[in-house]
Amino acid sequence: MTAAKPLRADAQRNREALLAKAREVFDAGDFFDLRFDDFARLAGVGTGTLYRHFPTREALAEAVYHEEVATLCDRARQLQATLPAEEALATFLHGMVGYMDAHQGLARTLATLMATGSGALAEGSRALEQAVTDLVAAAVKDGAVRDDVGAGAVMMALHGIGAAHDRPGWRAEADSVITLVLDGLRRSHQSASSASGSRKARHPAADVERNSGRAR
Amino acid sequence: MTAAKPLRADAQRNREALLAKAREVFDAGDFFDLRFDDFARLAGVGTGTLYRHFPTREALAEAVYHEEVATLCDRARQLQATLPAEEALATFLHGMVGYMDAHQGLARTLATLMATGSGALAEGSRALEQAVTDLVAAAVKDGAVRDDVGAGAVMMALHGIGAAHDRPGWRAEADSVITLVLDGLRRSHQSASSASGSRKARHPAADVERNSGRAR
DNA sequence: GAAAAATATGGAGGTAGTTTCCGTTTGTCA
DNA sequence: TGACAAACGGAAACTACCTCCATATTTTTC
Repeated sequence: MTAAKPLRADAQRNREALLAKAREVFDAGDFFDLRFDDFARLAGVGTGTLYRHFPTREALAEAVYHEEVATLCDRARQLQATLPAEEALATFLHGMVGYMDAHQGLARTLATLMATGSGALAEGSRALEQAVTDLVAAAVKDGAVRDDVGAGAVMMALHGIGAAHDRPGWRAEADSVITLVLDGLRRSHQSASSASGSRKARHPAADVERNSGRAR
Repeated sequence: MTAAKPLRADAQRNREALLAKAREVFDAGDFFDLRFDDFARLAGVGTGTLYRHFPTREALAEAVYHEEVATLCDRARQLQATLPAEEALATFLHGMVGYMDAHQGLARTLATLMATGSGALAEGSRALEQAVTDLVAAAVKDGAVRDDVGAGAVMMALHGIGAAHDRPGWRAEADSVITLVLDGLRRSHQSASSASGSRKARHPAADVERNSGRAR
């Protein structure tokens, strides 16, 4: 699945140069403020070369994203092998917040890309989600965590945290979200979540009708 | 603050036409797939007219967004006046999910706009956040909800839900997130959240270092 | 109710970012 | 070392965005 074509020496070199510059800009958060052409200029290659290696902005982003995700997944596996399931999950999630905090530009860029719906990050995201799924599954198996809430919900929360990077008290709020998720996740009181059935929305008036009196 | 200038009759008409078409496209989720010029064409006005009324894409979006937010805020106030605080909060949050479910294109569009960092939706977002803040504050005052987690965390979770609109099991997962947040929010077991201090990240290795062995 | 003044219109054309295309250069293999 | 393939780079075509102003419409004035 990895690199099927030998790729010529200079091509390899140019590709690296492009990636290096991209990562730099990516991390600085300037990814979208820059003309796509200029990546070429900055990396010291021609426009054509840039386009041959990375047909679109997203393709370039994807390549950078890949490495980051790999790092995070490794960490997840490592935690899972080292700590009790529940603790591993907690540590990983808080670690994610720390990671985003340390790489805000990157978080910003990724959030934008996701929202743009490019779909280029799909593979990487899937890998990350798998890691979270494993962590949650282990915790469920331990009986430390409820079994009626999938990892998808956790992913959504993480997504929200990443997307809101520019809020004033970001770090504190982000940690709060994780706290809420973890506390909510801990199997303890089935009774408390009385009305909040998780499957069907059987809440009174769960639907808000759009009612502004506009001529159509 | 509202409309200081009388605005000529035909201008008013064109403005409405533009808004109507925009809302339509907005809701269908095609907002970004369309050349900005074409809004004019579609609404039956000239390019210049479009630009005079709405200098940017974001300005147009903002105008549409405004109404939607107003609807939601009204609903929040109404719930708060009708139900016990905790229930009002729960109902509102589940209602938000229902709303997004019923207006997916809109949710998608908004998520994209937020991520793009346009800032045009700032005012509307602030209004919505205020509504949530009020709901949470009331619940805290009732003693039904912990006081060490601000409304900002809830906003982040909502943000995540909106941003992830395109996931396969969206509705179920979205409801799960709300469930987690609500359960996590309910004041009950201070002991359970042992290691998850919400302010300072004093988690072991909360920072993940970027380590891939790449030449730089 | 007609002329003057103010306001708004629409689309042709300028501007800028993106992408393709192809003659030239560089690397690889025998 | 020669021949072939792979890759380069930047000029030029394309596309979307936005401005500008001669013309048209509405409102005000007398």
